[in-house]
Amino acid sequence: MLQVNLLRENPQLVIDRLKVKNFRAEELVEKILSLDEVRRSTQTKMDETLAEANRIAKSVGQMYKEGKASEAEHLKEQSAMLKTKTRDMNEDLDRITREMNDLVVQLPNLPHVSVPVGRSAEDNEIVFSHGQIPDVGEQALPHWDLIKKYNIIDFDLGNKVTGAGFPFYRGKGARLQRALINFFLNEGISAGYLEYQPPLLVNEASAYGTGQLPDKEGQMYGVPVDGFYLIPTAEVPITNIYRDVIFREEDLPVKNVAYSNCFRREAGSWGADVRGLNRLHQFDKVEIVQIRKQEESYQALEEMRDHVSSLIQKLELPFRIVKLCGGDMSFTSALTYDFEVFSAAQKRWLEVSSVSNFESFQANRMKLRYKTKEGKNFLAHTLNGSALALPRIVAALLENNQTGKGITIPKALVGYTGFEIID
RNA sequence: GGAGAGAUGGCAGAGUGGUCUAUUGCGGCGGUCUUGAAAACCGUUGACCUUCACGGGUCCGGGGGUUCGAAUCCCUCUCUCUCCGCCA
Repeated sequence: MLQVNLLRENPQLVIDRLKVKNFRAEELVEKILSLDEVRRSTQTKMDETLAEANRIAKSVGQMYKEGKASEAEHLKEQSAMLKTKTRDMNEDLDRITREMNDLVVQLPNLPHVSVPVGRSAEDNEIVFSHGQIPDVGEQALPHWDLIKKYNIIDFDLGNKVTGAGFPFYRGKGARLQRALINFFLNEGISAGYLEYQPPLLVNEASAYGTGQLPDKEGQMYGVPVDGFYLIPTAEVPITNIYRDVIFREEDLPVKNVAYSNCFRREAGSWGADVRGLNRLHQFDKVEIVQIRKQEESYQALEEMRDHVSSLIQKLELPFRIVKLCGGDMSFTSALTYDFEVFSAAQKRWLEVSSVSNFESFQANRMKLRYKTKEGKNFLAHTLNGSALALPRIVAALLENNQTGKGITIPKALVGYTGFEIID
């Protein structure tokens, strides 16, 4: 969430920047500011009343000690009156704060100044591309046929045991999964990230912390009996490690890498987008997370972008990087790069990673801060990205590397798979 | 699942109704001494809201209550630990 201070100091900036995300903030900002004013004056009045009540209580104690109990009586009455008054004030304050908060969380994060204006994915800016689109010929099969041909991923079995979108990986398919996970984790570790293995279920507070709740509840699987949610990404448990944490300046940056299963209900998805491995309810992903000082976060974003690029290059897949336009960005992001690999048989670009700087938007909600040597606290900047999500990488590897003899494994991965071809 | 104990500042750990403005130690920071460091000694030490400022207020796991006054008493929830049981 945005800081109310910013709204107070520069409401016009907020309104102008949010136009880039096609968000009309005027009315909301105005309401918030007027509630904020009421909140502050109520707070001041309540503080004064409490201070008075505290003074009286102290002198009552003094009188008892001096044996002047009778004189204390009328003071007791007075204090009791003040007490009822503050109780009402406190209720008002709670209500106003809650109302204000409900409005503040409706404001998206401000996009970075470099974010292109636009409505949809068509307006995204291609900032980098690499690799040749392979000619796999007219006989090329899409991955959902290849997995059957080589019997490496079984959707029907998943349907039987669980349901749609929960496939079984089998034989070389399972080994390829395991190899990719290890490859991504090791590359992350080499780049200075600390590996974590997080819980796959989180409590409600954590789901709020990263913004899945309250509005994206329908996208998560839940375990209502225990009040848990299955994580849609490792970002949730990993980022929540740092909820309510104040770092010492010298303990930053934090760089974490984590593999996890991800569970997404994907309610409302349909069509060619969801065919085969393109969209699953359970999938595997390696996630990188950074926590940075404010002035370093954009440099960190570029670092992460380079890291993800190097992964895809080592897998020898043709890819491009797009900078998302205002209309295509997520609610919480200030700047996002999407990575898309080309799927030769489907003849389309598949999103395999999304790397974002959230600046202080998540940190403000989570109260994640760092203390400078001078003793001042600042909100940290948080960043995360997939490095990488497996299913679409697997789809692209299968489709792009199909040959008459089988599917070849890129060199960088052979050490991990233990085989060079799926046949 | 059964029984018991507990939750206090970065950490350890006192405090059972009124100078708590939370004792003390460790750690951190600053200083004295030293060529430098260690030791010793001295000082200092959290978060949040509000105020131009002085200041005021809130916070002892969360919520509620009793009282003029609550870290302290009562209710409730959550979590942790120990022992037993079960178990990869």
